[in-house]
Amino acid sequence: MNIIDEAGILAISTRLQRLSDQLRKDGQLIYQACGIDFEPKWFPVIWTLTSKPLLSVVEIAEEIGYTHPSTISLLKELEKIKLIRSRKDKADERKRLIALTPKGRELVEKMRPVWHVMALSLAEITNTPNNLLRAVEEVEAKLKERSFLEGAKNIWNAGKDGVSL
Amino acid sequence: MNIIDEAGILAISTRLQRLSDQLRKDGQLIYQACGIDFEPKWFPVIWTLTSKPLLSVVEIAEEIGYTHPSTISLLKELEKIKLIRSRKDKADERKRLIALTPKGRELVEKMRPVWHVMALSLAEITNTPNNLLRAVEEVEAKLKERSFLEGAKNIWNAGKDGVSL
DNA sequence: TGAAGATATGTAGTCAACTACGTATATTTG
DNA sequence: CAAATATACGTAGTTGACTACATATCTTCA
Repeated sequence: MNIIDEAGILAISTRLQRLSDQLRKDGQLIYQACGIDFEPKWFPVIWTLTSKPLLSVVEIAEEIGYTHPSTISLLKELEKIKLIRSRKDKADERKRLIALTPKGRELVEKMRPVWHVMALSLAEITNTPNNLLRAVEEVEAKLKERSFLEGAKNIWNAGKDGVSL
Repeated sequence: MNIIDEAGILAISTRLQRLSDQLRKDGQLIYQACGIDFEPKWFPVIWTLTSKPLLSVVEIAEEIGYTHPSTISLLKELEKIKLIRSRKDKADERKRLIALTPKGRELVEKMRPVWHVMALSLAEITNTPNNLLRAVEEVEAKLKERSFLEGAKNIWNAGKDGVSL
């Protein structure tokens, strides 16, 4: 690995974030251009509720891979604009069950063609020798086995016997 | 593209961000474990100043690909802990020239072996059929040619003649 | 059966980037 | 050469995620 590659890989976190941001912002503009009042950050919640129509807060958080406080704040926004509704679970009063409203379901149908176009455009953009979506999936899978931290510790300890981290 | 793939690619921004965050946090832990008082977000600035020792604020921002306000706040932190210093450019009084302090240069030397281990670990993690760093580079290059927004507009207009976005 | 622990939700505050805007200095041009 | 424009830097406020902590309800088991 040369010095340039080293800088590249060490700054990978930064670059992932910038790329994410760039895509999210353009997503926002696309919704706007289509006259749709929707934000990219709402997509995971709405998409999840489309296939699983009645879920608790924590269940949604797990599905979309966010923490529950983040999820709560998304749900608040979505409830405010009446795309979702919620009610107490009578079987377990700790739970709040979330579902799309009719307005929410209508908007989903309106957005489907836009999502399709977005997906096509993203597929075209990420259709390169190394596929970004696959790469992310592969790295996520590897990190599940062993974190960056653990990997670094192993390498360190292999190199410097006796000086354990 | 099936419905699962569509969700995956539409949520790519979200996933990039989470992955970025995960790596950054582990990076932080690695510095800590090595007893080094350094944060991953400072890396691009410090790395840049290592190869280009005297730069203005905006020059650094351009090098690291951040906005200048973001860069200023990084520089403030770095100046506070005396890893960098700054002085007015006498030739152009609008500019503030930034350089590493001796303490900064010392820390860089101390960090080099840690960076090397991190780079090895990251290289191992991203060594999958689709290489993440390459994928990011390829997508960045494609976006430079044509943004996500432009691509989506083209696809939309190709499909719905006359209903231009 | 009641105390301890687990689970579900909520609130407050943090963080690391951003945009929008303002001021100071330099450069260009009519 | 003065006015307009461009450039450099700075501040204020926003955003979208997070962690830490608090409360309410449920479950388990001694």
